[in-house]
Amino acid sequence: MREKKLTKNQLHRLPDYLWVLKNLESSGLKTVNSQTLADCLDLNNELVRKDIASISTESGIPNKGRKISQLIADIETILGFNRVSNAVIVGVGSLGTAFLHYKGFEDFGLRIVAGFDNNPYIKGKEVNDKPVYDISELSEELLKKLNANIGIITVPGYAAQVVADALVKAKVQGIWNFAPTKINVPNNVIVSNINLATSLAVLSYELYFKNEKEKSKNG
Amino acid sequence: MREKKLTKNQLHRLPDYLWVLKNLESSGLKTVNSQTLADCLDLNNELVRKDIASISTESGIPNKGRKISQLIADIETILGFNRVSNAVIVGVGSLGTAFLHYKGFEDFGLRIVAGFDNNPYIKGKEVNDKPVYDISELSEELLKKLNANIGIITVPGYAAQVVADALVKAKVQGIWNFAPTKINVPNNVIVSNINLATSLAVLSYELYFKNEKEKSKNG
DNA sequence: TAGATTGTTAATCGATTAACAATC
DNA sequence: TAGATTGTTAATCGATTAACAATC
Repeated sequence: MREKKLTKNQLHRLPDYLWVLKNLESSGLKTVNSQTLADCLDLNNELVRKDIASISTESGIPNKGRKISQLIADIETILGFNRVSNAVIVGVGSLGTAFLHYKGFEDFGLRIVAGFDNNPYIKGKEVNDKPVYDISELSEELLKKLNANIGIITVPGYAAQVVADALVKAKVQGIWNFAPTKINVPNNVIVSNINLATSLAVLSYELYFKNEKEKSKNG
Repeated sequence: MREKKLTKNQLHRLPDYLWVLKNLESSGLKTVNSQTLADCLDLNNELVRKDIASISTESGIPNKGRKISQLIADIETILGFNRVSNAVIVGVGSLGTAFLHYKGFEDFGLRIVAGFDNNPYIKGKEVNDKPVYDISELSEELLKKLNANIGIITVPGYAAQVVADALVKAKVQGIWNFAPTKINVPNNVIVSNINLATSLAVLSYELYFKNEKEKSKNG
C-alpha cells in the first residue's frame, strides 16, 4: 500500500487513530481490530478498515487484527512526527511568543528555531533562547543557515500576504498560517491554514442553533 | 432563508466570505455578485450562490448582485462575531497564557474572563488583569458569577478528559478544545476541536508527498 | 476446521458542479 | 427590451456505508 495520496479527510483522521492506538498500547495490548478502533472514535468499521489499509506497510491478519506498534510507526512516519523540521515564526506577538515557548511541537516533528518581527522593542532580543530578527533580515541565506524550511505566520490578517510573499521569496517549502486570511502562494509551496476565527465560529454557530431550537421548542 | 442548518463545509467557508466581503467593502464597493466572490476564493460560482442564498436574509437582485453590507451583517450574525460570550480558559501554560493576553478574540465575539490551573505558582495570580483560579474552584457558581458559558481547554492531552468533565459539571454550554485529544461530553454540550498536531501533520504530509514525488521524478 | 476479521466490490448518500429557467 | 445574474432543478463526483468473498 502507501501509494495513493490520502484524502484530506483520511489525513485528518490519522492523528485520532494515533491517539487511540497509543492509549491501547499503554494499556498493554499488542494487536487491535478495526471494530475496536471504530468504536473508540465513533466511526464506521469499514471506513477504519480502508483508512488503515491505505496507511499500513503490513497487511492485517484475519481473525486477529493488526499489530499496534506497527500501526503507530506507520502513522507517525506518514504524519512526520518522527522526522524533525526546523521552522521560523513570523510575528512575535502573544501567539508567536507562546509558540516560541511551547515545547509540545517537537513531539510532532517541528522545531521552532527563530522568530521575526518588525517591532523595534522585540527584534534583536531572544525568546526562550531563540533569536528574534527584524523582518527585513528574512532571507534565503538566513533560513539556509538556520536550516529552516517551514515558515509559521502569526501576524494580523492584514499583514499575512506580505509575510507570505517574503517567506516564499526566502524559499520556504511549507507555510503554517495562523492569520485569519487566505494567502496566495505558488503551487510548489504547501500551505496549511489554522483559522482560530473559523473554529470559534463553528462553536458559536452550534450554540446559537441549539439555543434557537430550544427557544422555539419552549415558545 | 436561514432555516436549514448549514453543513460543516458551508460554515467553514463563511469566515472566508466575510474576509473577502470586508476587503471589497473597504475598497469602496457596495454590491457584489457570486462570480466575484467565487474568483476571490477559488470556488465554484454555483457553490457560492448556494452558500450565500442559504445565509442571506435578503434575496439577490438579478443583473446586479447583492448588498455587501447586508451580507457582512448576515454572516456576522450567524458566526456570532457581534454577540459576545464570556469564556474561561483551563490550562494557563504557554498557550493558555497567550490567549489570556490575546486581544483578537473579542473581534470574534469571545471575551476570556478568567483562567484555571493547578500549578501553585500560577494560581491566585492575575494574567493580563484576569484572575487565575485553582482548578478545584471550577464550579457552576463561579462560572455563573463570571457570566461564562464557554470553556477553553489548553491542557496537555492526558488531562483533557478530566478537564472536560469538570467543565461539563460546571454547566458550560460549549467547549473549545485545543488538546490533541477527542473528548467525550454529553450531547447537549457543543465541542469545537482545534488540533494543532493535525494541522501540522497535514503540512508535513504534503511536504513529504511532494518531496517523494520529486525524488521519483529525478531518480 | 470453524469463525472472526480482513480486503474488496457494489450501493448509498451527500456535496459539488452543470444546466437552465426566472427576473430585475 | 436585452442581458447579466439570480434561484433551482438535474447530473456528476467522491466519500461513506453495506455486502460479501477470501483467509489465517
